[in-house]
Amino acid sequence: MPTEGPPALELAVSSVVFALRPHPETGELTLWLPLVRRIREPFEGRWALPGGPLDPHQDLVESARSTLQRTTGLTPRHLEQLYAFGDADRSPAAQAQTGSPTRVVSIVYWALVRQDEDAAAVDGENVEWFPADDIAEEAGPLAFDHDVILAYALRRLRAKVAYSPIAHAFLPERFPLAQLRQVYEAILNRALDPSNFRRQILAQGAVEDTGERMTGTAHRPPKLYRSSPDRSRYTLTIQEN
Amino acid sequence: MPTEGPPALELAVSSVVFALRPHPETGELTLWLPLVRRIREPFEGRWALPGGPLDPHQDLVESARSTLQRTTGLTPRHLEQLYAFGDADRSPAAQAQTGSPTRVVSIVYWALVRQDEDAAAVDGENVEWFPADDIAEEAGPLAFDHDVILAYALRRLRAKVAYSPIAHAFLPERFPLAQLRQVYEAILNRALDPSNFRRQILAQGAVEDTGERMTGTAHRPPKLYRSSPDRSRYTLTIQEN
DNA sequence: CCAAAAGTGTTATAGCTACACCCATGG
DNA sequence: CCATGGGTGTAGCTATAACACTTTTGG
Repeated sequence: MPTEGPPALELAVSSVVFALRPHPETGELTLWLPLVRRIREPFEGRWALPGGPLDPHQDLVESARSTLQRTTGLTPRHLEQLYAFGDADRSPAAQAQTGSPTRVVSIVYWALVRQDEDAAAVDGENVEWFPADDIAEEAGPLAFDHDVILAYALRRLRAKVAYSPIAHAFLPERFPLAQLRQVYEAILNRALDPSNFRRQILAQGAVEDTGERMTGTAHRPPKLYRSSPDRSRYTLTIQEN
Repeated sequence: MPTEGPPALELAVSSVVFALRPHPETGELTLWLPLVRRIREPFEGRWALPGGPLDPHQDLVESARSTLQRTTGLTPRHLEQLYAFGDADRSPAAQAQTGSPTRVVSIVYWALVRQDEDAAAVDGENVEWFPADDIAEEAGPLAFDHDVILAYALRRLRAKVAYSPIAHAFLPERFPLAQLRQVYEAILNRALDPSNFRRQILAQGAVEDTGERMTGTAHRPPKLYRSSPDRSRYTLTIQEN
């Protein structure tokens, strides 16, 4: 039975962490993210985005960073604020379960994990990674409104890739262009023409030739590029089909 | 002298409200926004964005809406979350002045006021509107980090105009294309070619012909358009000069 | 030498810029 | 009938989509 009076106001910071890994079935590169199993009410046993209450001494982004370090062992370079979710009725189950009405405002960040950083990922006790597009089947409905948050994050990522060089954030310092194309293909879930992709990226000045080549590949060794600094806004025309 | 222990955590909602009005000197249409003069410490006497503490029973957007209604008399249709500002050292002056360390996290919305809504604007006791680009000279440094927030809001507005039909939010139900162009020109601070602008907008399907014409103008009466529904993403190529 | 990926060239098309030009109205 | 803003047409240019083609490696 809920008590009257002003509900407690809590501020939490959560993160949607995207990494690129091969899909277990198709083998295609695809988006994965880590979820944390809740070990108490509300939503005990359900999967949730990694996060926690805001330490009043910490910056928002620091809070996201330390939670990620704790849960996944990762410290992603790319960490960006996504949205603040804070409707008054956001967590009705919380009220039902605890009996005390608690108003939770979550500030959500999204992180992009570089392929070379991803090697450091360790799965904690109640932490597991899932392919982003299989969450519904494999991780059931998520806790709180995290399904909505995840859908929003995916939509933003797919939109932003067209007018910002964020895709580069998935790659190490130096990389062949084919890998950058694979990142785009994984995010957009669509094949891109290799030759036209190359031309567009080079025309944007989004990357610089390092002069080096990747060794040890089958077939012709590709040139290695590095992403250009300060190129904060560009346009990629994404073909419709 | 600051006390030790966990600082209090406060959650505030503020808004950057943009309306288009003629510039007092040049007469050109330009961006204006309302500021509120602070009547107590910290930053007493300085201008600040309209806002206030979050009522735990209210949704975030409702909080923004009711503050705007109270201060400006407006209820803008377009109200969108901008960013959450919440660094731990965001309001150092607050700590110095009050002696008690208070951590304030502000969730900032931005609003776009339709020209026909703008008529309802009333200036309150400590509320005044300023041309956005003259804030620095006319309203001194703003309270808290509101200068930073305002600069961010302006940057976002100018960028977003290129890939989203938000400019329409400044106009009433039906409008001639020349007015839409003037909105773009005011936001971007740059003249656009009328004939090419028309073609681009029509090619995007961003507007529909209503079949009506505006009456009572000098010269040829322009067609009236209405903005198309569900056209959430489009591309305008903005000429460089 | 063959397969496969890296990388270049080419053609048709679409969209954009710049600007000439016609249209319709109030004065 | 003129000035002015509304609106259309068009030539030159640039970028893109589609795909043929050459290069370079490992096996």
